[in-house]
Amino acid sequence: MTRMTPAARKQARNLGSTDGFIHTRHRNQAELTEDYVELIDELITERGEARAVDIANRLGVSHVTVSKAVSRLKEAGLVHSQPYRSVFLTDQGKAMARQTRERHHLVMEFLLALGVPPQTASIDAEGIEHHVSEATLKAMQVFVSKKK
Amino acid sequence: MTRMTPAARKQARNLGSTDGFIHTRHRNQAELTEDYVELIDELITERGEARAVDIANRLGVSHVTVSKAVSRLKEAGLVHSQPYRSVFLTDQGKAMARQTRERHHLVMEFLLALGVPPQTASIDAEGIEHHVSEATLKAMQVFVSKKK
DNA sequence: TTACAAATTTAGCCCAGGCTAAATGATATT
DNA sequence: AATATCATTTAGCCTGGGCTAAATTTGTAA
Repeated sequence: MTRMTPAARKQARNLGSTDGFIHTRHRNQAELTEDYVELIDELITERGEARAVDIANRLGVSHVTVSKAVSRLKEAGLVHSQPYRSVFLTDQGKAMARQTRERHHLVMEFLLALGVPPQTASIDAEGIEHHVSEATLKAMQVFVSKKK
Repeated sequence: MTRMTPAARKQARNLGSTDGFIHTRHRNQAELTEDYVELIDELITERGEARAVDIANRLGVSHVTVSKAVSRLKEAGLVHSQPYRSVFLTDQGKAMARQTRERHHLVMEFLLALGVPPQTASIDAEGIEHHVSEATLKAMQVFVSKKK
C-alpha cells in the first residue's frame, strides 16, 4: 500500500460517518422508558393505579428493578409518586403515553390489515413500535384507511 | 380489601405471565449481534475483509469496543480470526448474515412499496428488521409481490 | 534494516439495568 | 390495638457494552 495521510485513508474507505446506525444502548434506553410509561398508563386505566408489584409482574422483572426504574422515570420527569405509594404519570408522561399508545394501536391495526394473525401481530407490534418514524407511521395510516 | 391467598390475588389481577414482553436486555443483545454479523458480511463483500477499524467506524463505536464484541462473537461461534488479523464469518455466522440480509432487504422493499421515502425507509428498516416474525415477513412478501 | 505509522489488544474504568436479601412502611383481621 | 401479611425501599452485588490510555504487533518507506 502506498503512503497516505490519515484523512486520505478514511476517504479511500468511504468512512467517517456512522452510517445510519444508532447506538443501540441509547435506542434501548428510550425503548425501555416507553415500555414503562406505556404500561403505567395501561395499569392506571385498567385499575386506577399503577403499583410496583403489578408493573414488575407484567414486565417480568423483580419489584426492585421496577423501583429503580421508577426513580429514573422520576428523574426524567415522566412520573411522580410518594414513597410507598403507587406511581402516576406527569403531564409529560401522559403525553408520552398517549403518543406511544396511538403508535402502538396504529402499528397493530396495520399488521392486522396486512394479514398478520392477531397473536403474532401483538408481539411484533411490541417490537416494531419503537422504531417507526413519522413518515412510516403515516404510510401505515394510509394503508389501513384504504383497507377499510 | 378482603383477605385473599397470594394465588387468589394474582388471579384477581390477571397476572402471572409476563404479558408478551421480552426482556429488553436480551432482545437487545440479539440485535447487536445481528448488527455486527450483518456489517461484517457487508464489509467482506465490499472490500474482501472486515477490519476492526472499519467496523468501529461504521458502527460509530471505538475500536476497543469492537475488539470486545468480536471476542463475544467468537465465543458464540459466529466469527473466527487470528490475532491482529481481520474477522471472518464461520458457516454459522454466514447463515445468520444471509438470513439477516434477506430480512433487511425484504423489510426495505416493503417500506418502499408502502410509500416510505428511501432515506427514512433505510433508517426504519434498521430498527424494524430485528423485530419481525416469520408471519409478518411473509405478509410483507405478499404485499411487495402484489405491488409489482 | 530500521524506524515510524497504523491497527489490535490489554488494562482498567464507568454506567445501566438486572438480581437477592434485609430493612422499613402500610393495612386488614382479629 | 396488636399482629401478620403484603409492598416498597435500601444495600450490595453482577454483567454487558461502552470508553481512554498504554502496550503490542504488523507492515511499509526510506
